[in-house]
Amino acid sequence: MKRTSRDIRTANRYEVLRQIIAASPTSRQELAAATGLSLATVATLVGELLDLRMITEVGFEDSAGGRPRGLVAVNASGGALIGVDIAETYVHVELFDLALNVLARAEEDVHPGESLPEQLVGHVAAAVGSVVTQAGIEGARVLGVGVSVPGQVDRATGVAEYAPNWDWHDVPLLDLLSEHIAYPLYLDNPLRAVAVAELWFGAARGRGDAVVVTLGTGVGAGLVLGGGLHRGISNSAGEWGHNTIVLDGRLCHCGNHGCVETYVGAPGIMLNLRELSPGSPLLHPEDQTATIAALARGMREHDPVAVKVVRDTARYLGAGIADLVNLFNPEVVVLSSWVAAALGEPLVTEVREAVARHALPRPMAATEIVLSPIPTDPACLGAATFALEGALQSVGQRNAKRTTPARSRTAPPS
Amino acid sequence: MKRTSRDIRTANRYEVLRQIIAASPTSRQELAAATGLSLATVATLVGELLDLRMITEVGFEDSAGGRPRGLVAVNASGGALIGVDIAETYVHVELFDLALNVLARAEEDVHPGESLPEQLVGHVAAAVGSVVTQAGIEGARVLGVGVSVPGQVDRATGVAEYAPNWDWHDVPLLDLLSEHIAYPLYLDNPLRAVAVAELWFGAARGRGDAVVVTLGTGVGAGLVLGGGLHRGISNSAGEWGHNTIVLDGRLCHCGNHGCVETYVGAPGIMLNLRELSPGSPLLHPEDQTATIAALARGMREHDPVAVKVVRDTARYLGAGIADLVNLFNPEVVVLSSWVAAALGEPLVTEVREAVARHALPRPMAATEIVLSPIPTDPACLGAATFALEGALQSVGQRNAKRTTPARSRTAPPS
DNA sequence: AGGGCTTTATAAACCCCCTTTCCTAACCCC
DNA sequence: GGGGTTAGGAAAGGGGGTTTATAAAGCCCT
Repeated sequence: MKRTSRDIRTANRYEVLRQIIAASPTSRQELAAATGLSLATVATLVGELLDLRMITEVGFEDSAGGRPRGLVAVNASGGALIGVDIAETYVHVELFDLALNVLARAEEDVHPGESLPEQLVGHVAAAVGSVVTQAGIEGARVLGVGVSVPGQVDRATGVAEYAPNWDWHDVPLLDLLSEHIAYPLYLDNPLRAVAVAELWFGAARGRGDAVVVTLGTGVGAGLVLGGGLHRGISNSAGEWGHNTIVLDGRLCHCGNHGCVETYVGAPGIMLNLRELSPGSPLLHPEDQTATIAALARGMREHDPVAVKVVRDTARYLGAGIADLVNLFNPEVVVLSSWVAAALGEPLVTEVREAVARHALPRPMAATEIVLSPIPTDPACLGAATFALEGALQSVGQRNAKRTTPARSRTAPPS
Repeated sequence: MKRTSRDIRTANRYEVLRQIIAASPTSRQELAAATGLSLATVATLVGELLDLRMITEVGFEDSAGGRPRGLVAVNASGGALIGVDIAETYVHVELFDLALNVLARAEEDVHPGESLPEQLVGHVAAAVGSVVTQAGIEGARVLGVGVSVPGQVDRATGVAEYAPNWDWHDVPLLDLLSEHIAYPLYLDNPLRAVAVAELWFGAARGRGDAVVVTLGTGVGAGLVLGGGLHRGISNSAGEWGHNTIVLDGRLCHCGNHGCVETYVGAPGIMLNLRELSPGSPLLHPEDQTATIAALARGMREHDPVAVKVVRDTARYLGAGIADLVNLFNPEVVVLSSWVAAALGEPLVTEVREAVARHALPRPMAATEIVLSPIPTDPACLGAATFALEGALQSVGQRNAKRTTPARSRTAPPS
């Protein structure tokens, strides 16, 4: 609510680091041009990041006759970030270097019936241990662990307020995890993780207003407003999956009818397929991933059933996204998460047409609809990004007195 | 996009003035407590507003044994603001003092067929002239004129990009108006005018995130995010009226089917009534205001038809608002504009129940749904508020050098 | 009535953040 | 090895906010 000049600094710090990660190596000049900040401010922020060992100087670039530009790049080995994506059937953990390359992966299956928080925590702890070992990273260099868990989450207290999958109510997840994991922990839900991933590294980067539509088993719409994630009063903004798209439509597990999720979430798409062609060989009951992959393959091979199912799905999606375009008038709508990645550009093309049919022409003309360029699990990446944000947040805090002497890179006192 | 520390100042200036208008007279102490700013900052801002003659010192308040608190109040006669609400069938103009009391009103009927910009401009100019004369205000004291016109608007250039009522395309409305009106002009659309009115003087005041649902002939949802109005990339955010609420539902004049507006806008409500009871005496064909008033009266008298129509309307509205609650997780949803005012608290009660049925329980629990407390035409008030914001905006600009000597209220140089 | 206490208001000093300006370092070319 | 040119850093300056000190204005009590 209350904005202070320090928030500006934090936002600028984020922006500079984002830019460096995106275009590494780069020069201070380029950063200033890209961020709109003055050279001096960029130099200060770059200095901070150098002190933190998050970036390093990596040589020089010729300039047309003058002093060469110093280049900085992400110091990939300057730290590691861990992203944890807890879902209904699996726990997916990835360890990233600071350039956000994946150094190690681990996946644990969550069997039906394993719904106790302790069981999930066990899986997470095991997988986190595994990636750290695999990567051969000293623990001290892990800057933090971001955890994405479905449902409503209080990120300040680290409590999973409500997770429908396992009927959790107010589970102090972060406290439980901290008994097994010594690194700083950050909690949020996949919806906002994906949105943050797109904001930092994906199609929403550098855009003022964006809507990140997550298409996975669940469905959501992360709201990027003014270059930051909109969280709402109780950190549950973006819960688009349970908006009504068809009055008195399909029954949703939330108890309502006609939710977006029941038509364009992975189970909803399977239902679209089953309704169209009940015995289709594309359908792999009980296996969302296989079915979506089969649809994607079918679409490439111009299988009429697959094409029709995707088109129908895109129609529902288009109607829903048109509402978002009217409401927010965003610069870009990003389709992200695994279903969007699997169905790819053909889906986006259909969606564009469907949105254009429903949305008002003027706002529509100002909005791009694009596929996420993120190649890996965006929820993991986003969770790791929470950890990165966390590590950057505490930079400016009251250490000016201490950094000033420590920053004497010029000459040690000897 | 780019935020600077001056934006903080502007926001604080707004906040302090809002607070003074809301609780006039008040003391610097109260203002500091209410805004969360320090006494010193409040004193500076109050000083600025005193210099602008927007507020005055109005005596003292006893304190328990110490120096009495100086009281400041809006200097109602320190200036006048004019709000213009252009609608399909009328032009409504109100002149406000700085306490936002209405000093004069004028209304011009717009006859069907009068669709040329010049004709509308004529009406506006006449009405503005009329209110200035009625109020007996010297022209110099008019701080500005806010104009609300339906459709898409470019507020920077003052162009009405698209107005469906009259089939306007890129009409340079502000240029046309400035030939007749010498005061500073501000243009936007009714949706955002109503939202700003609620933000400054209504139920959204002091709330971080709010959704202002405008229920009139048209329908919209102004988005107040982080204490400011969200405009989107092309200033058309909040166009909720043409979101699809019933797939393949009623035909809307926008060409789509099942738009929110066709069910909960005034014509939509009339249609709800006609479908339920085609020959109802409540129905005044061709007269929206009379029909809505009749429904309100019928509801008070427990007329079963009226009750049923309002309940049906509330159901549609509730389903739509539930989507907004899920998406934004706002602190408050405000029902505003004339239809909401006419149907009043009974409508809100029904809406609350309907929203609760559709929205997710957690976000819903954090959100209040309330009726606007604004007694007059909120579009006029909001338009005038644009003028007020405009007058405040230019304060900080480069006049520090000049105000400092001018601020020597202590002793004139003589 | 005058000293002491309390409370308010203003002034001064300080911190933070960003920008502008100036200067030096580093490189190219002649 | 000097210009010319460009990069980077240090210092100054302007805007904003807060904290601390001081002056002002009242009450209360002796």
